[in-house]
Amino acid sequence: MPKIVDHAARREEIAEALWRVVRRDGIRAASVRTIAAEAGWSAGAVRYYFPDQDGLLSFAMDLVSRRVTERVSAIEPKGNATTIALRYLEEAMPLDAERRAEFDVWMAFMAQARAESGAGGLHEHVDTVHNGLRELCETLLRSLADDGALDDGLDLRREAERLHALIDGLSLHAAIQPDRSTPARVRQLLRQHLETLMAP
Amino acid sequence: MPKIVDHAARREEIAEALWRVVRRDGIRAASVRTIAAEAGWSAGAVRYYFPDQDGLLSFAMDLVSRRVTERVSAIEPKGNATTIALRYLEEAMPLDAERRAEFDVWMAFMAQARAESGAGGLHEHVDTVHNGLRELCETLLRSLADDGALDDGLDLRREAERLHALIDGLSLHAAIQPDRSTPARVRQLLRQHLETLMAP
DNA sequence: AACAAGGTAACACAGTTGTGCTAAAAAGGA
DNA sequence: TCCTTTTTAGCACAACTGTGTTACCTTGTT
Repeated sequence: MPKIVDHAARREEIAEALWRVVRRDGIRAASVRTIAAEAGWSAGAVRYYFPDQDGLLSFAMDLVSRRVTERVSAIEPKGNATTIALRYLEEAMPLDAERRAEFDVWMAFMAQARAESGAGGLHEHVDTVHNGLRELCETLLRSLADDGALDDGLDLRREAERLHALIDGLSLHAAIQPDRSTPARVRQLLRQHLETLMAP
Repeated sequence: MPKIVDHAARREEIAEALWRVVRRDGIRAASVRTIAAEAGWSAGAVRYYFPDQDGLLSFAMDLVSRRVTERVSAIEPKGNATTIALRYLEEAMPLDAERRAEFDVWMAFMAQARAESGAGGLHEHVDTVHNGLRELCETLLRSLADDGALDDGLDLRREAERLHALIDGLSLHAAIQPDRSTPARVRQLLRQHLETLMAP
């Protein structure tokens, strides 16, 4: 009977407006009215889809990680293990404008989540994503090891943690100084790090 | 003639109140009045030392990096090059409560700085600190190389970037998951990374 | 054509925001 | 003692905040 609107799509549209506001003016500017204006609707309309602001915030944060997960999941594991590993890891890093935007927003949420310690779900969400990336690193290294591509005697768990830290660090650098840490440079550093772990 | 108050110390005191607010409730809660209450003064008093909020924000951000720099500068380069390098790098990472607090605040500022691109001085400040840490990595590696401790044929510039990314990544992990990325664990990973670069 | 439910916009309200302004307090030199 | 300068507190104002409520529009089924 009602006017048919894709509820989920609308929510994502609003969340993306939030992203733009956060990216342009910082999370401090992310008020209901600002976001509504950015999305091109009234504040009332936004509040229909998100009864309160916290819900909007956490939905928008969730959307960031969902987008990344979708992209990573869409990767087809073809080619040799090294190529596959590089493709996966690169996909998780902000190497183009779209992903850089997502990363900026993610950073803002992460900083906010540090504050809401104890209560908020934001903090748990950061944890989940963080663990997910570490597990991806572990999985990739393990499959490299299974292929015999890795040097023997490597402590896989340790190398996964090191790789994970490197990925996060490179991502930060790519976001902060995209002119210096260009996609090509970052890719090169990542590849060379993996070569470091290879069997001679 | 006037009441004598250490102007600089007062400003730092207020900035530290800002830190506590940012850490407890996020940067969104960092209003003049909130900070004044946290510091135990009236809003008017705070505004005497910081005419506007932006000035307070950037001073507080600057104070974070100044504190880190002070600590790093206070390190006495005694012992062998490896020990020295580890001491320096560890000092830049959030391995105790005080530094973890600083890092949380720094993260919030960094996220905010991403937004104020173009105009704000915050962004340049992030750049400066970022470059400073990279140069520290370069310097430390070079002195290791001069000692003959490093493997020959290493691209020092590349290794400095890799080390820098690792430091930043490990710092993030230490802040996000202090239970998993304990100081001991982080130190161990850092040491093992350096050993990777050592001459056989 | 009428209806009922989903969707939209607008207003109200109390609280908070940044900042400008003013008056009082504090404190050491004259 | 008074006086000058720094320091502090408080008020005022317009703008903005999150959220509650209400009335209206839109739409597909009956």
